[in-house]
Amino acid sequence: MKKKVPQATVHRLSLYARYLGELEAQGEDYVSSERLGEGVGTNGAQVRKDLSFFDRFGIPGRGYPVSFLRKRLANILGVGDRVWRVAVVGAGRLGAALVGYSVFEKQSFHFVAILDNDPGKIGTRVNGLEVGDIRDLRGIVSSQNVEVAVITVPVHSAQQVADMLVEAGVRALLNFAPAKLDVSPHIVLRNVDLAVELEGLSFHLINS
Amino acid sequence: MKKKVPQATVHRLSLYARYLGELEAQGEDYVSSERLGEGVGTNGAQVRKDLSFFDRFGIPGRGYPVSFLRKRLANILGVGDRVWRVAVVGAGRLGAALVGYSVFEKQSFHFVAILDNDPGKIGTRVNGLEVGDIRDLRGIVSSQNVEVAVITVPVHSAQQVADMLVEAGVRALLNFAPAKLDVSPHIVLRNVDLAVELEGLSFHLINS
DNA sequence: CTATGTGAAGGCCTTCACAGCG
DNA sequence: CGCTGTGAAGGCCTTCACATAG
Repeated sequence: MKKKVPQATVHRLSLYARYLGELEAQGEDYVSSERLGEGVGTNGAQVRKDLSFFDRFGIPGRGYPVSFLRKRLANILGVGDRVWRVAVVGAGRLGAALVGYSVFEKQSFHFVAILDNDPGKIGTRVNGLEVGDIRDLRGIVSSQNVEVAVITVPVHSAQQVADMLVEAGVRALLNFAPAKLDVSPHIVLRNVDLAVELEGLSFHLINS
Repeated sequence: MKKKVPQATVHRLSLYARYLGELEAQGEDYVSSERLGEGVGTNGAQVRKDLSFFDRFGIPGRGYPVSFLRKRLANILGVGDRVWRVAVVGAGRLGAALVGYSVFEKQSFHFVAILDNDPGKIGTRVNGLEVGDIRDLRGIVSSQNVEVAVITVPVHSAQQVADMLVEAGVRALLNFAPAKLDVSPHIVLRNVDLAVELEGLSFHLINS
């Protein structure tokens, strides 16, 4: 319960929460920092340091109460009780895949809209959601209380879409377009860049 | 041209290469480290340090020759001349989306196979590729010279699929399943975990 | 006696600052 | 004189090691 939480710690928190869910399903009551670290690819010291940013969750000599810790981490991550309302912009293959991706709905992310600018797609259904017209973005964001948006449009329109979303009041963006988006610093922006990931693989294949 | 290249540097190298491509298309001949950094969201000092791991590419007083540097970075990343043959395992929505994702083919990643275990999918076509039977994985990997695989199967079969791929001779894995895969240390493994990304957004939304 | 919580140490990556090249 | 290349400094994150709690 101290200072600034490292980005890497936040990332691991998600992994801890997921692994704790598995342990919980297996009926485990307590888990040591060492085993929890093992389960997500790190070590006990790292686990203890990560958790120490928030609270004292453990019992010396025993370990961490699995179910309790999982719930606390879910709350810290903002996926405990509340649900985030998410819009997807770009109803191409990737956008459609994400809307149907069960991992998201199991967590507390609820897709409330999918938008596109292609008249051939508008009005069709994707996983039960009707594709809306991107020109209605502003109205949809406010009427549906969208707080998070996923951008899966082509790179040349990504910045424009980001601007529209921010203007409409969306506070967090998950961007799949291979573009550097410029947004106001109080907007939470995260990029998933598949080409960069593959090039990372490629680099390590060559240099080994 | 010194010591171990940081992971973060490899990541930025991809971004530099992409931005240089844009500059090249605009007909720019030279670019300063400062501008190149600006273009990918970092600064000139970082750019110079990153590049210094490999060679002296720049001309003091002038900057970096755009086209030359782009080509050299592409080669360093392993996407310059050669083509990587990629198989996708899991022909669900996400797998299908990735096979059709133009960003990959534009880079030097060529999808040569998509596999699934669902009889209802085997034999159908996804973006021109016929879905193969996962039981033929070993044969397909060797006959098609697959070096890189993308895993888009459900979490409960991800480890098994990874084992099969490694056993068959694949050297690099891009894993989209929310699972910690155990693979031999000489296999290049990279995880894209969409739930973790969303939880990262969620955390920062709550804590700000 | 076991396993947590945490200052301190260590290591890695980024930023600084400037010598030196063109 | 401008901008690169790079040692040195700084800052952030991980690992260590042990006092402490149960």
